[in-house]
Amino acid sequence: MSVRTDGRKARGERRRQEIIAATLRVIERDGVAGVTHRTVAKEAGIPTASTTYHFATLDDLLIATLISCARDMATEVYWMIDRARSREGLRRSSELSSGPSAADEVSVLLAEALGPRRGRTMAEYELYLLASRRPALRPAARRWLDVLTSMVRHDDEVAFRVFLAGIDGLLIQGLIDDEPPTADELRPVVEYLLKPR
Amino acid sequence: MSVRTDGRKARGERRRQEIIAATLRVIERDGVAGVTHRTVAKEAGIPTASTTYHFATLDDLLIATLISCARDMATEVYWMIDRARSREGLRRSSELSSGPSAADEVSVLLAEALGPRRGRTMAEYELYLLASRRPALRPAARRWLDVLTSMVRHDDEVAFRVFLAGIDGLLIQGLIDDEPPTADELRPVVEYLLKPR
DNA sequence: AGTAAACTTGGACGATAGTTCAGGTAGTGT
DNA sequence: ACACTACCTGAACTATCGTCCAAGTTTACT
Repeated sequence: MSVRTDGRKARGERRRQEIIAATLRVIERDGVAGVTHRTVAKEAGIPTASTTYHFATLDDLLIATLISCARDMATEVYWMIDRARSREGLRRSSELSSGPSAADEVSVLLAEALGPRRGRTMAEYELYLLASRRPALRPAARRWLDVLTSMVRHDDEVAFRVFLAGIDGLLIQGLIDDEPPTADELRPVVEYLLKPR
Repeated sequence: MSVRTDGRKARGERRRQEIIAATLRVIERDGVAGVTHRTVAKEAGIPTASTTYHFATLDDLLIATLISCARDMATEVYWMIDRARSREGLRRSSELSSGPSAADEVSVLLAEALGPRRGRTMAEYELYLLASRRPALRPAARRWLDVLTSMVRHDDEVAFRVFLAGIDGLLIQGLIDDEPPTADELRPVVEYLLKPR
């Protein structure tokens, strides 16, 4: 029974995922303000009523998008960390897990987030900020941080919180630059941020 | 002539300022999404057509609000710094201008921004994020940072950028907490952020 | 006083929004 | 084959949106 039920649900689930993906594209292009049942439906190439069938209200749609977005980012970060660790091998670090090469990697990642992936970064922060206004969205938004916290090995809790805050700040400030900052411009700041006290 | 001309403009200017103030209140309460000509007009207690007369489009209204908001914050920070300096007197600091008492002051300020002034903080970041999407808003948003940079004495450019980014990150992350963090909870992080390398 | 400009405002127009619903289709279980 | 449920969708309803305009009022200057 469970197989059949899953099979039946799969059809609707696929449609749901298409709608969520289309919503994210709309947010990347036009912001949360551009999200309407009609724009999302047009982006997904489906009739308008289909979005209202799967998501009763616009808030439900935004919640689902935020959750999906947070999950994507979590898996992305997971592989990033996994890759970095295997590359460093068993490099012995006397202090934190962060060495100079970590600063390089983070700088490149930030530059990408503010350059080619700028739209996505804006979308994420718009959803993040939306969560501050809708309590229903907050657990999903907090998972953003929780996943990072649980994945990254951090000996010093305070230092790690400072690191996360610094990354957020650099991203937000980078979003209002006319020209996105390069990894080289970012590196000194990131290095200072990672430097242990 | 200039006096009379100013006098004539003063009437419209007052109305303009009322509209901008009402817009900010609306953003604090309902977010940028809640800003319409009608909601702003109702908040200000004036007819709808009055807002369209003084601000041809909604974007003009948001731009003006962002600029006004940035100016308010600049003067506020100016007096905050002035007060802090006069309080510390000529305390000799061997390293940066930031000592332990500075961490106290910043922590309290952050706790206020996330507690009683939470609505205002959300409004500021929504406008800030809006600027990332509308190039016309960016200069005003950048002034936010420029004013701080020009006002605060900073021997170490990189350290100061890290400090600003950290503050931004702490504020944004604090906005999705169900209970706003207290100054005591914030202090360790702020102290670490201010600690010179 | 008279004129021009700035200001104010009630009302209206077309466009678009969220949401609803009746009717149709496609799979599932018996 | 049959009923059942989930899924899908075209069309429509009402509300609200941005914007505009014509007519009235106030103010500044000659």
